[in-house]
Amino acid sequence: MSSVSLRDVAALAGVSVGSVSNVLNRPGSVSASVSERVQSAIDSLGYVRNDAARQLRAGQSRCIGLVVLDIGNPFFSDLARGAERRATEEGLTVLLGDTEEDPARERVYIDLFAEQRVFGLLVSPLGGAMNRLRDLKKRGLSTVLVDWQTEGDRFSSVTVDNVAGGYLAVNHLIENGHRRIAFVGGPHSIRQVSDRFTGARNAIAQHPGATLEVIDTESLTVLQGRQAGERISQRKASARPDAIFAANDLLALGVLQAFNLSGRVSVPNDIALIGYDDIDFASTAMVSLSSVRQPSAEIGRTAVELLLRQVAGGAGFEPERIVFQPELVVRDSTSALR
Amino acid sequence: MSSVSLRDVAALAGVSVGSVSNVLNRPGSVSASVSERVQSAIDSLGYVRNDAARQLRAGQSRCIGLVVLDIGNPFFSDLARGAERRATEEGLTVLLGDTEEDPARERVYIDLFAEQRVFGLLVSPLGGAMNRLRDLKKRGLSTVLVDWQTEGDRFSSVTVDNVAGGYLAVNHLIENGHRRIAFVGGPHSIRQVSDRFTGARNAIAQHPGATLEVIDTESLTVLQGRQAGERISQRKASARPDAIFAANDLLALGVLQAFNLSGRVSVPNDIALIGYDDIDFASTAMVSLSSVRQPSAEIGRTAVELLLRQVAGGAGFEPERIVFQPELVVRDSTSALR
DNA sequence: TAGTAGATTTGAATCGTTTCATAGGTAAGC
DNA sequence: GCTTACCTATGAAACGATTCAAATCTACTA
Repeated sequence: MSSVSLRDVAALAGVSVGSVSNVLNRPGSVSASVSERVQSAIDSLGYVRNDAARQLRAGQSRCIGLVVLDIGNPFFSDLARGAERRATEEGLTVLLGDTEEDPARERVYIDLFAEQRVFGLLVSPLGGAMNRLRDLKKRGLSTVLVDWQTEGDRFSSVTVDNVAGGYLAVNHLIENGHRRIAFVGGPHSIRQVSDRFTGARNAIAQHPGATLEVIDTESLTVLQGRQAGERISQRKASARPDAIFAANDLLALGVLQAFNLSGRVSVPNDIALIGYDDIDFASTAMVSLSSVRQPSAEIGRTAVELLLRQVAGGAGFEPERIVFQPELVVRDSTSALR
Repeated sequence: MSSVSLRDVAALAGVSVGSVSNVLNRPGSVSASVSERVQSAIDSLGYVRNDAARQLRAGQSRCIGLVVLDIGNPFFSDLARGAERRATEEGLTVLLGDTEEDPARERVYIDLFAEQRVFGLLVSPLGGAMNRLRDLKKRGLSTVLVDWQTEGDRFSSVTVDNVAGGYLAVNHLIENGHRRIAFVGGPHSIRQVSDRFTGARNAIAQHPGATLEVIDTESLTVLQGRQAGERISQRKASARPDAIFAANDLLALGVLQAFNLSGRVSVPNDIALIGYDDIDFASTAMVSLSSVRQPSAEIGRTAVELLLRQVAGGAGFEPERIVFQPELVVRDSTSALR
């Protein structure tokens, strides 16, 4: 589009390209008459700055790349919101890439943002991307990990203690008298899933009578939850768990829906149910859903904050690792048996 | 980041920059030995292509800009999903911009994508952006409007007939015996809202006894719905509507939640409730929510499709306007009074 | 051995903006 | 009238990848 360049504007206004650039970038240093003529030339030609050229010269863009696992999950859209707000305060713009938990798509977005020389990268990675991220970081791509922590590396990160969250959830179930507990979630290659599972196991380990069954899902969606729920409700009653910890609220809502449709399982009387993330829709569910709350918008905001510090700090920056604590939210789906 | 350029790679590999570029862009026309040396130079230097330079030369990027009103609304995240899938098939990448219904943010994203010379723009606009979009379109920015239709312009668009949808919803309420109907939604400057409202009025007009009250909201969110619901539940029973049409499901879920918390209003016995969009969470709600379904992913996919045709068609392309028909989904929240 | 077609490789020109050293202009001061 | 200072405007040199006409190399034929 728009083959109108600075040169054309300059020609029409009868000034040099340098002056046009000045009008655009440092209006203070330009006489009123030039500024006026240039402005009207811009308007009449419909000039639109070419960001590629600008960036090529500048070496860096004013965009932040944000790569998330699933933008359909309110946890991530809230997180994105928080990041956008903070970025906007700094005159930066957030560009969103949704990977749908697909390593190939993740790679595409990470490479794209790297090639675009974004201001910085916020990424909620799948495990496979870490090597690439390390490489890019070494080459100078400022990166903040979201919901992923590493030991050996010098990445800044913002996480919620998923192990603690998993513990909170299952401990709550146990305290309510449940013993045959099922963990619904997957794939375990997703860090959030495996950490929450670890937390669940920790809680189980403290209570000799309690057992933990694993019911795998292919992804963290309502649909997968529904399918898991169907499988469970088709079992004979004695073979069902008496409580379920779902790796996130989408799964939990799907499970709940399947139970409801089947008519065979009542929550919380037959099976108690707790999710994770405390998305808005948890409280509006048919049986309001207990969950583990994460400060999603705050996480996004903080990630941008760390990114800003990292960029400002230049070579000598020290990575920061912020860990938020999750919070148990008890609602009807795990209320004491009536 | 990464001050490693093609030139550096070429130097290390002992070939010309042209050859390095060839290795990257037309591997067929390059000897094995060169290819090999270049590859290992790239690896050892950690070369990352500079997209700005590449684009400056190419004149256009392989990204599609998608600007949506609210990425937290599952309607839009599903739509984005559909768009991404289709784009991926063409080797294009979708970059998402979330405006939060804010005209200033919308302007920022539109201008940013224009300056980036994206492959094309998909935008679900607020009314104020249309002039800008017309300008940019004239300069050659391929644009497809999503959920927004215009008369005089030559924009391609993908919409759902919101007037028909509003009619469906309110007609359904009337057929179920309701007469004092309230429309919860706003701001009316959002086209979807005003169209759905128009449809609602059309239905009312056909039934002499029926009335339509307007309850305004500031935006289309669960929170705003909750507040509207609180206002309604605080009225004395005789002053309440007997049915509510909410401009989207988020509002409807908020209203439902407020009613439930107040304990004073039961859905559907005291007040029937219908939403719009049929998001996943409509069917998982405490009272499963009747709604008007839109084929959101299909809309996104089609929008990319039209964009591709538009770009392929070049100057002589004829704009296409695809209009999907909405579909009534009846659930418990509007079931016949018991 | 010279000649030729075909396959590779080269390097300079190009994209559009920003920057910055330099040139040009104007006004005040002596 | 001449100098000095200051303010604006200029235009050429980057930035880094791609392209393409021209140069070089290879292998084969006569």
